[in-house]
Amino acid sequence: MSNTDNHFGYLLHDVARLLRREFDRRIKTLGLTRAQWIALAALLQQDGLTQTELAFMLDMGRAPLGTLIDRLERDGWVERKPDPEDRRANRVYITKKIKPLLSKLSLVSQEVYEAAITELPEHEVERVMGTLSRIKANLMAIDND
Amino acid sequence: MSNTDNHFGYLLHDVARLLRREFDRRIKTLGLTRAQWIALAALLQQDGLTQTELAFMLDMGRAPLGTLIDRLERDGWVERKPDPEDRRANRVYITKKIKPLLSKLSLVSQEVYEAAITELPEHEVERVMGTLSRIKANLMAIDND
DNA sequence: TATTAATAGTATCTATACATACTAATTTGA
DNA sequence: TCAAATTAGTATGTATAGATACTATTAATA
Repeated sequence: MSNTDNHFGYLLHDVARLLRREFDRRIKTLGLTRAQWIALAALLQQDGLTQTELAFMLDMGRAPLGTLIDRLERDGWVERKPDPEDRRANRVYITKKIKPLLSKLSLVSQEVYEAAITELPEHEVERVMGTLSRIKANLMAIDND
Repeated sequence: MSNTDNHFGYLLHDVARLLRREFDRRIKTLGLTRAQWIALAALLQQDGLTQTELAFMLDMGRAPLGTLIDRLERDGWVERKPDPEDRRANRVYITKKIKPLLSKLSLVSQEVYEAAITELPEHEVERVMGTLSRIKANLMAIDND
């Protein structure tokens, strides 16, 4: 790419990918994936969401979320229950299976995070997060056009 | 996620995903995808790489690169030619098909980049890139253990 | 109220990405 | 030199993400 400006996108993409890959590798033995964990984490905060609500929270399509939930349900991490008030809707409930893994997952993300920011001062990371938040807001604004 | 530290990973992941999605949407009509474009961009800089060399440059596995090249070849963006000195190897050559799209692709990434950094001072973006570069180096170091 | 809109979820197709195993070819090294 | 290790690429299976179309159900409205 001869265009200097794109270095930003490339770099961001690379770092996100490396973080993702490292996290995936470390939790692989736990029997769930990062995407599954992200969905479960949302349910830990608010259980019993409909699939559409969850898809919205995770900013993804209903179709890919559906298959994600298929696998989560198949492996016993969540359970679908029909919404009593709307026969079109499922509500998704987390099971107890995740309980014993919470501390491990927390540890892994802590470790990956710390490995990533090795030798970087805390305030620098915070500054980056501030900037990234603004960029995220910009991009989400486009999204709604 | 109750763990504060992970906000960094989430945020980074979100921004990368939003950038990716926006870029994908804008180039969709051009008939190629972002991943394909990234591979082509590498070949524009150095044509005639073997698949393994290209996979290394793109930091991806040989298998997924193989299928990426399958599609690129199917759609006429590249051509595989056997390496005359190593009968195991293919060398991948870019065709002329991409030529008329180069300016358009360049424009799109410029636009997405500018939309992303709207209202952010240039030096702030540069600072973020500096920090991200160091994080990338940290993560790549882990990778080689 | 009857028809039309919109919504929830799924099915289907395409494109990635990763891991593992396999074939063919090349290099090493005993 | 010949067997063992390595390398190039592919095959296969799994997981994910997006787009689009379809069914069932609910909501809106003429």
